[in-house]
Amino acid sequence: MARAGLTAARLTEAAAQLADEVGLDRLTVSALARRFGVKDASLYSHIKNLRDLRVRIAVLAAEQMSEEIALAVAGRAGKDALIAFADAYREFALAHPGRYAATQLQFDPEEVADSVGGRRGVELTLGVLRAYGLEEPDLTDAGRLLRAAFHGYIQLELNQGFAHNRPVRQSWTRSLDALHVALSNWPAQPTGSTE
Amino acid sequence: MARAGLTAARLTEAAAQLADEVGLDRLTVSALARRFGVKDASLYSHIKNLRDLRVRIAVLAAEQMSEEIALAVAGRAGKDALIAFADAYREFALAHPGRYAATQLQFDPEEVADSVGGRRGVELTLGVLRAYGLEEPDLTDAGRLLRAAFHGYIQLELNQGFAHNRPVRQSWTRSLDALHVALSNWPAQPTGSTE
DNA sequence: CTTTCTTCCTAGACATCCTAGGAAAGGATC
DNA sequence: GATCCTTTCCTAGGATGTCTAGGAAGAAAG
Repeated sequence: MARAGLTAARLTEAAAQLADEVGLDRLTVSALARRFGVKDASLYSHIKNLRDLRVRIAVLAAEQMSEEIALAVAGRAGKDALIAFADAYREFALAHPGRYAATQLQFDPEEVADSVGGRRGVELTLGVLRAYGLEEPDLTDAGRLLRAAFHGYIQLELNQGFAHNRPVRQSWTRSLDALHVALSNWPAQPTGSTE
Repeated sequence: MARAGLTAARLTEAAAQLADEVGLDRLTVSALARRFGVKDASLYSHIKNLRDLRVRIAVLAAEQMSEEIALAVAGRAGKDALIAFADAYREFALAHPGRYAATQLQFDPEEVADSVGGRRGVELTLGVLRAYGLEEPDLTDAGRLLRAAFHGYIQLELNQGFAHNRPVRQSWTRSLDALHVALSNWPAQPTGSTE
């Protein structure tokens, strides 16, 4: 009997592919085993469990995504960088919805301790924002707003959450213009606020 | 044998509760039946299937959420209304994560045709935005940005997606300030753009 | 009381995750 | 080449879940 030649890496890649095709929630160990012509129990030599498989997808996706964003942002600053970042972010998510969904899972910190992807994503965001002259804690606040807006847009777009009367692309572009305005005129700290 | 007195409405309410407690993804028909001291098969007289149950939760949640937002926004305009809207939105989502997650499912249009909650949510958003003097298509674009930003924030906050060094509440407040700036200075249409 | 309707049941098919323990492929070693 | 070892993949099976089919036991209406 010939072997399928399974490894954790190959499984993760195929699982990411499968998740992109059918959705992360419908990625099952059984389906993945089927794709390799193998019994489901066989996969458990390579992955701990379904959860572990998803985390591996997330780590892979974070790396690939931050790589593409880094390429897009390289050599740009200010609004150019913002738009390049946002477009790369959106394009990755739309092209790889399963991988993207995986990046949004809740992780235990140690699960992803050795993941460079997540860390680099944060750094890239901060890089874009520094061009607007922001400093802490505004940097954190603005970063969170950007991440939220990007993520929210993707999520709503993937879930068909937008009515179809106006192309999403156009709203996206205008929203980025608006975010640029917000970043360029970041409101001053409320003085003496203990909040 | 005494009867449990199940109805679709009671099941939906209990399911929403359960989803808030354990997460929408871990809401199962079995668990819901257990909670009523009843066999799982018994529920299928009242609900079509698990999917149907989730949609019912979504409809319920949309109604409750838009109700609370309407109360918060009533009598306010401009930045006051924006902040009231946003805070009510966030508070509902954090207090009812299962219900909130249900509102983010993908629906077939007919599934939720008779739902007032969704429609009212859109109207409330547009109401807030009109105070900024926006008109179509800016109204749509700005509405999408707001929805995305709110949703993204909630999602990231629920998933512990934010590092813990700075309280989310503070970033949220500053981000709303920034969105107010963006809405108040909504960029002019790109002239002659066919995009 | 009897009929009818609804509610809830048992039984069971099927899918999924995952564990335990065994067999067999492929190297490494003698 | 024969033997040992490691890894890969298997069969078997328990646990939990969704959902259908058909039956029995309440409640309500005649």
